[in-house]
Amino acid sequence: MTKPTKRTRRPEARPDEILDAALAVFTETGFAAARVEDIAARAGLSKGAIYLYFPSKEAMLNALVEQSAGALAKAGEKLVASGAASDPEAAYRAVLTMILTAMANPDVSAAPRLVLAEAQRFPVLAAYYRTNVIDTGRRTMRALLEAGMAKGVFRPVEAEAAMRAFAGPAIAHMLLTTIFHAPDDPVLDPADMANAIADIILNGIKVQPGGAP
Amino acid sequence: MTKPTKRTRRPEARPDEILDAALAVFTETGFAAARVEDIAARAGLSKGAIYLYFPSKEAMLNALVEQSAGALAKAGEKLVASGAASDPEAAYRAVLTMILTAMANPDVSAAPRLVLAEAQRFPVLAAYYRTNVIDTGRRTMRALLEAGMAKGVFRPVEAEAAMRAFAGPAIAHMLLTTIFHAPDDPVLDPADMANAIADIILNGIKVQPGGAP
DNA sequence: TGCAACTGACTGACTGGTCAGTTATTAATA
DNA sequence: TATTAATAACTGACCAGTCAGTCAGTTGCA
Repeated sequence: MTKPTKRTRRPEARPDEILDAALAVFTETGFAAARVEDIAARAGLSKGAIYLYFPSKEAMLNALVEQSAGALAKAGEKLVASGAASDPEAAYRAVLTMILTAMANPDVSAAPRLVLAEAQRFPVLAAYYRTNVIDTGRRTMRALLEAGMAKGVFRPVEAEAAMRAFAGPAIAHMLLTTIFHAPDDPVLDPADMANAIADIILNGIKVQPGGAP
Repeated sequence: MTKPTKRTRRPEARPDEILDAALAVFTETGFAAARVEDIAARAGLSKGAIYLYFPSKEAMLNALVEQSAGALAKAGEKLVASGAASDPEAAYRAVLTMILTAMANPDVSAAPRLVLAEAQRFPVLAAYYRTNVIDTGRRTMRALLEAGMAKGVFRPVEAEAAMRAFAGPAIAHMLLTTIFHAPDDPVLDPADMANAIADIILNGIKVQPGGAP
């Protein structure tokens, strides 16, 4: 029954609240232009209190990226495990649908977008994301491809190109629906989009000699 | 024989020199953290001189984006015109090869990367890029698709999904080779990569019932 | 041709404001 | 009462933008 008065103590919850606020401010203004005081205000604290939990502004950025990378890596690993081998085609559709649906939520896409924006300026951060997220994604896709080829449902295609063909459309969709989205253009259903993209990636755009599958 | 002494006057060349320097500094450090003094130093000028050519730091960013968007839009329009109708498949391969080859040059990819990083903070800039670059790209691809379908070489696919499938892999490649590139992983030939990606997008990953084309 | 008067590109010191991080102090809890 | 969470005022560094002054190069006059 801790009615949250202004000064209720709950230091356990603070770091996460601060990180939530930091993510919001960082994605809105970018890291360099973000003011610690704004992060504090959004977390319902004073600026000084922030420094009880994080030694610096940059430490918040690091914590944020580690958190996001950890979550994404875990989600990726889970997807590899869950029956990719039994039906690779369905697995690809499922992965794509999950990614597009998740990215349709700005709160979920915020951290990856932040990394995208700040990677140039913080190479350590880019490297961290690379080893923990991108390489995991690469392994996931390679596993998916090899399972499909082993079952004889996938053609033998070049792995690096396949990776770009798999992940690229999802990135393009994310960019189009978040940072380059015009207020008046229609919001597309992520599941529909995922299926339409999967149709193209799996079946190609050219008319096949054998006719429609 | 104008040996460029320190004070040789050539005000016509200045704005472009300043923009070159600004692009370099902006992409290295991001707009907010970029120091006008650093831009000036790189352009071989003092800080004050910058303000003879641009009213503010932000004006340099705007000029830079307009320049880049103009160049990309022009390149896009040219590609639409040049025989996409006669052989849509070859046209797609050519466009993809051109984009990947161009983006392999960090000087060319710098401006788009800058826009990607700063779009959130400067919505006006994002909107400008959208109407001038993205919408041009969208038209190009739609023309390509329709030409292919009219000739009976392309299947009727959903246009928005096709756009993401066309452009996405190129974006993914750009991100992987520039901001997420590890120093020790191999540099791939952009033309090879473009062909491998085009193979997947055009023919798909699934084994087709009719056998190999 | 020589030189004085002039121009305007350029400099660098300065100002005003912002903001990351610190610290002295206060409020709440055990 | 002791301890700890939190505040708010403060400090020092940093930097965008300004401006009075400098000087390379040009023009016009003798």
